Amino acid sequence: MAKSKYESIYRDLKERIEGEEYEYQTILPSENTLIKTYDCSRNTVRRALAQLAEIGYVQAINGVGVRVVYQPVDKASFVIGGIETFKESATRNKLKSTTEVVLFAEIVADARVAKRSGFKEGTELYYIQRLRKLDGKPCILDINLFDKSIVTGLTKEIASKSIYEYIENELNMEISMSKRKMTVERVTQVDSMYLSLGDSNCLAVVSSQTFNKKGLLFEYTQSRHVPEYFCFMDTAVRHKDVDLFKQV
Amino acid sequence: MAKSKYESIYRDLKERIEGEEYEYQTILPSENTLIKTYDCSRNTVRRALAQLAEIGYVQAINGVGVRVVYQPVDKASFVIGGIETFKESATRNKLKSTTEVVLFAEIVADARVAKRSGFKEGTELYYIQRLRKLDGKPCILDINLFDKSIVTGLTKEIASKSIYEYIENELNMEISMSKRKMTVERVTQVDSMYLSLGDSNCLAVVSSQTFNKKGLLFEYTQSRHVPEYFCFMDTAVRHKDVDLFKQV
DNA sequence: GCCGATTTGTCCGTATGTATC
DNA sequence: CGATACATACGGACAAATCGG
Repeated sequence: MAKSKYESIYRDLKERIEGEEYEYQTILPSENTLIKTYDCSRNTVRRALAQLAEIGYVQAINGVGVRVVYQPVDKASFVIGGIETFKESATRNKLKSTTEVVLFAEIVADARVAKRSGFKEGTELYYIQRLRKLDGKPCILDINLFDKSIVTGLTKEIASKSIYEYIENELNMEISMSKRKMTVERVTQVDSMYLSLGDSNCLAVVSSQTFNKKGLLFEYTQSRHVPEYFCFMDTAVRHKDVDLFKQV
Repeated sequence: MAKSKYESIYRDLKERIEGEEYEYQTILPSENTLIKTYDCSRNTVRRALAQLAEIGYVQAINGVGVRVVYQPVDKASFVIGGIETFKESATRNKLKSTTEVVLFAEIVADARVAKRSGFKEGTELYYIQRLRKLDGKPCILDINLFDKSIVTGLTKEIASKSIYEYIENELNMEISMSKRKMTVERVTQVDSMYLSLGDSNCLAVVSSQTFNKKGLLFEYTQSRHVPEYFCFMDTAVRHKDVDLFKQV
């Protein structure tokens, strides 16, 4: 499963931390110990540890050791990860999820679309709107744009199942990076037509651009979430961007 | 300024990318070239490149090179970075920002607070509520909890200026990691008392835990944002968590 | 289709610096 | 002061992917 050594060490440590074999606030075995345990070089261990630090599981303290800062969900009501995808939250809440394609079209990017999505003007695109339901309740309205020349042969049929499965398994394209923007916006007429909003007049909007392994933009998506089903987690580390912590 | 070699290389490349000396979708000079340019080892260059990849500036392609994926703000209306802090958005929009302390108290964490914040039950805390205004318009309600035994000697006076400046410059404590959770919640009575919400009945809520360099939790904060002034940016990379991309 | 050059990916060993106790 | 632990940096080796001839 694990392609690389550092990845298997990463996975092993991650599991042990999640299983609380290494508990919150305790110090992991030293790098030198881990080197012997996994029979590898210092760099390899450090790389695994660096990745654990990135996802907010551990924190290295100079001259002391590597401290576990992962907290199990129930204890502090904090979960680690990115956006909870539709499927994830569905399985976590043991709900049945369905997808309904409400619009499937082909368009050409004009200036307005280009500016918004990042595609070049004139690019041929698939334009798809999908409604995501949990236990029959419409929770997310997804608006997708796919580059027709990269994501070829898309159909309404595929869109109703899983576009990403199609991209990865059928087209054999690897996904590598995604830029996201989160805002809170007022509901539009289209929103209230499809989503069960109760009396909330706002929703959480996630706009994202996704790049493939060749660094080419192939997707722009706007997901409009009903507030009560939206939750986003993140861990920020100092070096990423110093200004992050410069709250007044 | 830059403590380490890889950091200065990182900063240099970052500036050049931002200045579009290296343009969107072009390939950076190869690692071997950069090694000669910066007179350093391959690992050092690679480390700088890895950090640029983390913030969504570049993307390495095996057998090809390192492609620039940074897009200047005006071109695609995407900004890179973390949460725009109060001060940042203020300066960016050329608005005058002020902070008003509406509550300053000392409490002891009971079971409810402990579960919510991650502090141990019985921990002595500062409990602060602050209102952030832009050009006189109240935009954010901040609710802070600080561990009294770590962040010592806090006063209302300090809270009205900058608590982080106090922590870093006076207490000489270094901040290193922060876990955040974003949700959209219905406005409460307290919210509508302080914030100018218009007719929106929801707001963006960012809950965060912050750890110092010793891996100790010293702050829990809930920031309640008026929708129109809230925007969060993020870039996700494949290895971080595979499930991120498994959208159905 | 193959080969070789280029480029990134993984891994190792070692040396030196810095912080903690 | 010395032992321990993480941080930075160097140099080398081989693998995997890509591209052009």
